[in-house]
Amino acid sequence: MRIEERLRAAVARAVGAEHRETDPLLRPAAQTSFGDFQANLAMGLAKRVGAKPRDLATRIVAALEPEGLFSKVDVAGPGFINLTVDDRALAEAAARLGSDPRLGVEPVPVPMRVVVDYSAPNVAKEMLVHHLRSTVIGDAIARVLAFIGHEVIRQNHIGDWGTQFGMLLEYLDEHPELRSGGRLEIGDLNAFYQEAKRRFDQDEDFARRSRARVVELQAGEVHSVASWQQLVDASLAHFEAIYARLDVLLEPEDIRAESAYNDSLPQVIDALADVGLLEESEGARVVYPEGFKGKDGEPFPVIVRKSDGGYLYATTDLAAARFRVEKLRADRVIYLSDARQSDHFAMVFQIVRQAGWAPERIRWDHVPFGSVLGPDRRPFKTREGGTVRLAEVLDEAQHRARRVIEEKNPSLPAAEADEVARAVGIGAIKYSDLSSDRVKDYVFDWDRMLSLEGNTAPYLINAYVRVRSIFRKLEREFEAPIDAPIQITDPAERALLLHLVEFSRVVHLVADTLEPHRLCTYLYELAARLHRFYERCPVMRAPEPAVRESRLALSGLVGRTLERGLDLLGIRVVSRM
RNA sequence: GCGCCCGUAGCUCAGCUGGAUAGAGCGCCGGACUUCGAAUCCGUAGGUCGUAGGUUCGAAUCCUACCGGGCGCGCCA
Repeated sequence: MRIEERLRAAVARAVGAEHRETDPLLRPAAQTSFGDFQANLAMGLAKRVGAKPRDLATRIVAALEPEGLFSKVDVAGPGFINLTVDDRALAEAAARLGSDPRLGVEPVPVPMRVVVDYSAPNVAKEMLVHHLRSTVIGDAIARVLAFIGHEVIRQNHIGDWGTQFGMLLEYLDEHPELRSGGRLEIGDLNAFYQEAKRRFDQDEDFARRSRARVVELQAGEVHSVASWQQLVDASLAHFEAIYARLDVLLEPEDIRAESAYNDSLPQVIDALADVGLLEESEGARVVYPEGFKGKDGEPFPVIVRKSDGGYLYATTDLAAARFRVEKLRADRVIYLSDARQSDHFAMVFQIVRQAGWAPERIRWDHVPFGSVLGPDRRPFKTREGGTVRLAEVLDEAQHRARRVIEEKNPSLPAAEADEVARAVGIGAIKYSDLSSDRVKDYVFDWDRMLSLEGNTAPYLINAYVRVRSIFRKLEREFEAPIDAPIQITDPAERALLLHLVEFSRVVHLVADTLEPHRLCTYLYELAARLHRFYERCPVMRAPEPAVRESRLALSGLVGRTLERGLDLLGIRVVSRM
């Protein structure tokens, strides 16, 4: 559908070519009685060109060429332009989508090189349920940006360095029995971290040795580095296993851990000194980013080097920022992390700007998200009050999905049921994380996320399965596009088509806002319209072959859109369930 | 104390960057199956959009102040 182009052309003719780039603010109509779409630009533009909104809307409509696209155009209220699309144009637009592997989603005119920093679990800690958010949301954003043509560079900024390793290495030395054959088991490491932490908190001498140990490690002392490497290796194997289960795109080569920046940390300090930003405070090297105030209204210091000479995560983030600009040649850098780190990233970005380390055109985005809460609206914990292991959550998701599937379709062979349980269970977890506004805390609820009703992965996958089922019954190839003209015989078909042609706009909207839940809402509405369509428009029992082919083509298009949409969210489909 | 985020139906959430009469799902109540998978659909009821001002043709959306909740504030990450 070239509706926007028509509107822009009309605006240019009505008020001058310089307004061609004005966003027509084209949206689906607020009510079906108004038409199919509405353009809301006249009210805003009127002010800028000194016209009355309704007059301007009328002029734009007069300049609009409706041929072959609109069956009805009118002005309503203060200056809404209501558009009704011609049935034939709509059908032809859908047919074009059907033969387009990109489903109408056009690549961006100017591709950018975008670094997406996400997941970032910590070495020597098992992945926990809250790591899910960064991983799942980041992966979806990376997929969407890549799909619309950007060059995406994924970066997994794993926490493999820092003060806590002194304590871990000390504890490891105290307990050589934790190593079997020179290897460590990650299952042990979870408790191992807790124990080490307890020692550190309770034993001052242990704490002192731990701090000294960090310095040793950072100085490259051989024994410490070897122990550290064991911790890292054991952890990486665990992360890889989780990523594989989650169908996350992250690969080992996307890992650029904190330690990768070790050698450049002194350069960060030097570079800060070079631009005159480095200052001293109580023995530490600090930077005072503009616009940040501390408790007494004083400038707020970001410590980049401790009084003992050690570096902190702000230093590492600054080094990573420089690396992404200089070596990765990023046009845009996106950080997926907890909303609680908003201040930290705001300060890091500000320092990068003040230091002049990045051209102004580079965009820096912190994409924050809220916490995972239990049903009691408190941070999600086990019944015993402990942290929730991600691996256990995934196990339970699959078990629960398996039970639902067995109940609904006992005839499914066991092996296939397992595969379906995996797709549905993992999909449900990911979808529940993606489907609401990411900045809000979200309530983790098994029954809701695995429900076959409502805005859930099972509901969407089921809609897809229904499409596949019809293709199977008719012994038609789902992958091969049905090359039949689309006929509109019912309002439900029309409603479905109008939604299908919106796919491209929604995908781009997600890329602009970095809010995957908008795609979820779209897909949910698509599935709902599909079900309404099936209710009223039988495919196999269609009145005549041409109508049947039309409906089959439409079904296939919806199926492919669901599949693609879910893929952009990192969620698998199955053909039967 | 300062700063950031969030308050929308009983519950869980949308509301497309300021548009028309605020929408879903669950739950409640009532309908539709010799099914293309009812794993679905249709309908009823349910709202001072936290409160009060302001901005304007128009505010759930922007601004200000308050109220509630969450989080963050110098050598952890």
